[in-house]
Amino acid sequence: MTLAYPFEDVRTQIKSASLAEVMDRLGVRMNFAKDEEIYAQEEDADLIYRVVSGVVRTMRLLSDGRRQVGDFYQAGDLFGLEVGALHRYSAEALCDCAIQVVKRSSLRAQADEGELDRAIWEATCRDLERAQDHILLLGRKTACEKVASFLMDLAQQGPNEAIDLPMGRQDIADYLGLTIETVSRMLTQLQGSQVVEFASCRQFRVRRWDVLERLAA
Amino acid sequence: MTLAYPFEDVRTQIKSASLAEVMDRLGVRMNFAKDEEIYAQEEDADLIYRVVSGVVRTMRLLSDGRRQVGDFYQAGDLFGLEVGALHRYSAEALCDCAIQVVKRSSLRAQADEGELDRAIWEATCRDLERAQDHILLLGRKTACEKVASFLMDLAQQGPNEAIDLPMGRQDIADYLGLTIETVSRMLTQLQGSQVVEFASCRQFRVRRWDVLERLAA
DNA sequence: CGAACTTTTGAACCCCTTCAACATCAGTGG
DNA sequence: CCACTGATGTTGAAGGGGTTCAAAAGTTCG
Repeated sequence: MTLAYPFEDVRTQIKSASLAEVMDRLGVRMNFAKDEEIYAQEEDADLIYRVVSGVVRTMRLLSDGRRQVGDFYQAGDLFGLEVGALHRYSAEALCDCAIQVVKRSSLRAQADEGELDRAIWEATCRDLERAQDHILLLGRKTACEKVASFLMDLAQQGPNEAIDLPMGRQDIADYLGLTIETVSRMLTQLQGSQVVEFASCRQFRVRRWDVLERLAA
Repeated sequence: MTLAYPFEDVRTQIKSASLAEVMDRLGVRMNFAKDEEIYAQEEDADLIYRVVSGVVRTMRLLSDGRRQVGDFYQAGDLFGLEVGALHRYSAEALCDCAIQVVKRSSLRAQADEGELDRAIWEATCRDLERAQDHILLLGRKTACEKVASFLMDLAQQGPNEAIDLPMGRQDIADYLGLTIETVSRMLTQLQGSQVVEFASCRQFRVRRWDVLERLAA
């Protein structure tokens, strides 16, 4: 919680630097165990969250238990920026997580107003763009295309890297609107056709980026 | 900001009414015929649009022609506020439309900055919230639940009103991630079970709001 | 009215789900 | 080290919800 910067540096960075630093200064670091709830659906939304380490999923439940995962948030991502007063999705730690949490009001009082607004705006826009892609995927893609799109999204870093899958099959299925069995079958199929290669069920490499891209539609 | 002086109130009201006025003053009113394109996917996004009359749909195409409708915009709604430089969805007139169009930059120069930002923010938030509902619908609802949800969304005004369906079956299907045949079958089924009643294929009334709500899951 | 289009209805098919069994892996304790 | 156990992932077979294809019925508009 203590800043290691010389006094002068701190002052200049408060004005110009990223929201992350202000959040570090004003907020609280909280640790969440795997599957622990960070906030609930319909809960008041007056906090802002930033992933420090780990991965977070947002999700929504239908009354009979059907689950839809909204998105996954990785280190550095802001989440929980609902517009209305209430959270429309709940958020859970996908694995053990460290989350920086800060009250929106205290941020607004202390941070550079423009900087804060811009960061929230950018995070909201990112959410919207991803939601729009997600809608196309859920509405009009086949199971194979969904899985291929999902792997591409994870592997954006490049085709030759080994990519870790932080989430299990159930989370993937609930993100793609499929069952775990279908996800598993599609992964097996993609591996069988030499498009991707799984070292374990939580790590893969893309072998044929062009084919994967075509399959993702 | 919650001062109760009459003078203060008047001023804020003028401000909050002004975006539409400024758009009217600075922008151009354009008429679009049914199915005419308002802007294209991947097109530059430096304009802001407001529906004056008619209904607009945003949509995205997959390379093989599969279509996903993002949302419908009615009179008064702002649309086309993509965050990035390019439109991620195209927009088309669902029926003959009058649209007020204005350059973002000229708006920013002449309008109250805060007012403009707030209006864009609210419209973007509305888009995001609707997108999140849409994701749950597409990912985890059955055909019947999708159609029931769609009718409820249209009929929010109240159960006893006669509701006009501005869009055809194809647009409904492409919004719900179904085929026109399935949409038609579900509508027939809902009417058969006395939940809704269609005067024509473009107008209906809700007979059993409670049942419709339950069916929408 | 008649032509083009939209919507509804019917029947066969298929993609994905469901249900079930098996495999794999991590953690635990003997 | 291995047996045990529970969680997670894979594979197989059968079933069903939605699609596809085809045709009839309804609607719009010249």
